[in-house]
Amino acid sequence: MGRWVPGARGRLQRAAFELFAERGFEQTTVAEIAARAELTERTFFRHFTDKREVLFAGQDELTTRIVAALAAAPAELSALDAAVVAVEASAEVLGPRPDGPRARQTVIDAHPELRERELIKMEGLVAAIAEGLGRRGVPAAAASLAASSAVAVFRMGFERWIGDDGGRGVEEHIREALVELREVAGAS
Amino acid sequence: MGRWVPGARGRLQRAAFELFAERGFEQTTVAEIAARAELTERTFFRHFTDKREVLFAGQDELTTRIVAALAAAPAELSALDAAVVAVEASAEVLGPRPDGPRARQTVIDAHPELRERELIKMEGLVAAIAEGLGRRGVPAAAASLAASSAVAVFRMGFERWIGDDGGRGVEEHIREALVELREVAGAS
DNA sequence: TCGCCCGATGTCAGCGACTGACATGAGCGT
DNA sequence: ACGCTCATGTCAGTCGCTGACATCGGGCGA
Repeated sequence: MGRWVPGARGRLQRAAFELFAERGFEQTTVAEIAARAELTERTFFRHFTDKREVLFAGQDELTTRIVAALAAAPAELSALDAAVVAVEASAEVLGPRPDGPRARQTVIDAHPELRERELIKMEGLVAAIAEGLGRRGVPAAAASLAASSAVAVFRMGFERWIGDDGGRGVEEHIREALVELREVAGAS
Repeated sequence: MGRWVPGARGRLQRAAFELFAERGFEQTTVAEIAARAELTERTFFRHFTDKREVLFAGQDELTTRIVAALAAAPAELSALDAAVVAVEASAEVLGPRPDGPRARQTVIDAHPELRERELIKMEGLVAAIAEGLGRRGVPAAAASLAASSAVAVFRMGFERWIGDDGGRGVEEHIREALVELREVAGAS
């Protein structure tokens, strides 16, 4: 399957990541990324629809994993519990150390255009979870709200995780956030 | 204050809206919008940072209104209740009839780039509400989660409102969504 | 009343993201 | 050995967006 030098996509990702870290997202040109990867600008756009998309290549894997975990979750769990358990499975994709994710997030947070892309990916995740809950028999509205809540909880947990040097896992942070959500949404 | 023909900004908005409806967002060029408004492309970009931004001009007013309503909400309300009451104030900006908002939403939903912009506006709203809750003495984490939940509820209410011919107000739909959220997030 | 200044608009040139069309060349099967 | 396929290269062009400078009409002080 590989002609020429294989791994073009990976080289582009690595080159992009390096350059974004070195001189920032806007100051990096797609042509420069391609050059460092010893490829052409045109080839970059054959692998990534967007200049931004190169930073979100792993997102699909995250979603896939979470949806799989949701399908595997015990049937007795409530919609929200199942969704949060699923979201905890992100730990397998994110790994034990927050260093990589933190560096990536630093780049993203510095650029509104990248935050936009991140948000739409998150909404894709919400939709996927809601769909998965639907397959568990949860009504659409409840599924949607549970998915939104689970992702909000995930985001808070993730944020604390990358800001945490204590070496605790994402899952712990996520579970903590869930407790807080329940307090907030508890009886009026 | 007005030299030349006044109301440039408004003319640009109207022209953009018309053209987007006529031939779609991508098929419309900024130069064309400016031409229909009898202005220059350059002038368009002096009024709107973005080609997309022209569709979101009203968003700031919405956020302002909601934040004001939050500040005015009774102090006894829980964080979530206060946030949802605030979000119900969107009715004043949205108006009684969903026709306009529906048309606008149709354009947005058809274009991923516009959905991205919408999402980041929504996150701006979440942040503003969380900040407002902070001023009410709500701890940061709870404020953030309550704001996320309130906006999720708002979105669901809004969605049902524009899909509803029964003439019920946004507020009703929002309140219904809140009830569902409480059921979902209730005891595990 | 005259003339100066300001602020909104116009003009121009240019960069960089992205796309379509076509060319090329290395491996693979036959 | 031949030709097909498919990743990549090449080229030209469109459009979003920006900086620098010009213009011009109205308000305002002298």
